[in-house]
Amino acid sequence: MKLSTNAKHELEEALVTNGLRATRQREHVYGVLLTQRDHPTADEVYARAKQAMPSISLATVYNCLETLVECELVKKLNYEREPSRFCPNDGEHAHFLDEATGRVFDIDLPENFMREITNVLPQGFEAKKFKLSFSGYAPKDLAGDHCV
Amino acid sequence: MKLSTNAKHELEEALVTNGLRATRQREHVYGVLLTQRDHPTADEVYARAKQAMPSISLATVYNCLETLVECELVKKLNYEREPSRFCPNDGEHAHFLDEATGRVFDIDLPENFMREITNVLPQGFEAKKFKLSFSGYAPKDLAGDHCV
DNA sequence: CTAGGTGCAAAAGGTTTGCGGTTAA
DNA sequence: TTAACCGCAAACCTTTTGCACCTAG
Repeated sequence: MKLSTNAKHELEEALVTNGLRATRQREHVYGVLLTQRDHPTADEVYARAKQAMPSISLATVYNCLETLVECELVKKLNYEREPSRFCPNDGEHAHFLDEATGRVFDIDLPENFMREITNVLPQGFEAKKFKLSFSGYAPKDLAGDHCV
Repeated sequence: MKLSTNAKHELEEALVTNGLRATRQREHVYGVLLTQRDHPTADEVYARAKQAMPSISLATVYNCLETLVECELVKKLNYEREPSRFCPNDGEHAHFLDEATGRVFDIDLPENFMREITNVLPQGFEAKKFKLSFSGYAPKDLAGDHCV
């Protein structure tokens, strides 16, 4: 869960930029997300965070996650109304939900994908964000670490 | 809220196909969705449904909506964890959330869009469905009935 | 007749919040 | 020093469920 010096600086900078403080809990929660990139739910983050910081509370985990999302260091994924899942923000990508296992995979998108995809919008619509997700069946023999 | 004979037959057929019964409530809820295509939440559907059928309950509205979704006559939209919204299923389309007004617009997609978009998937991923949504600013002078 | 549907109220489940005590700057 | 943050428990809000009654086939 230990943050690399790089990641730590990135976090501190992002927090300061947003007028927020660097705290042990925020750093630790961010570390949890960077360590195992399998789109954990808040509950799962809580369970992992408690291992090295037993006193952290679920509410604090929720608060930290929300803070990280606001700083755009973390993305919050929603599939239907299932519990939200969180992943470090590595730029633009789509998601693929494997209906067989429930795992979520990141799908890299080509350069300029946003510019191209917004071509489907009628004139006058100004998109700031888009979300693209798929569901179906993923290859069965995919290694766990593809589940980024 | 009165269903056209066409829509009524479509509904009955879809229900029978799924081994379900045609009931006044299901018919009425479907009528509500067809009458005003502005992506209402379950609560809003409930409020509209009660006007002509005061005895209907919120639980029944939820049940009917779920049934209609199962029959693929209706689509359920989720934006973040806000209340789900419902619209008649007019085939493949994306959605655009206007951040200024909260309204949701349907975006028509070109022929074969699904085939093209699934090209971004690595080999071995078999997509059954996709979801595409945008958020940003819609044209301000858009008529209400574009809010399909 | 009877399996399935409805209505009510209560529960579930993820997330947020109020508050008293703590901590980073 | 003090505004921001944490931990706890209770509240919130959408959605689901158990159960008794009803109704379509």
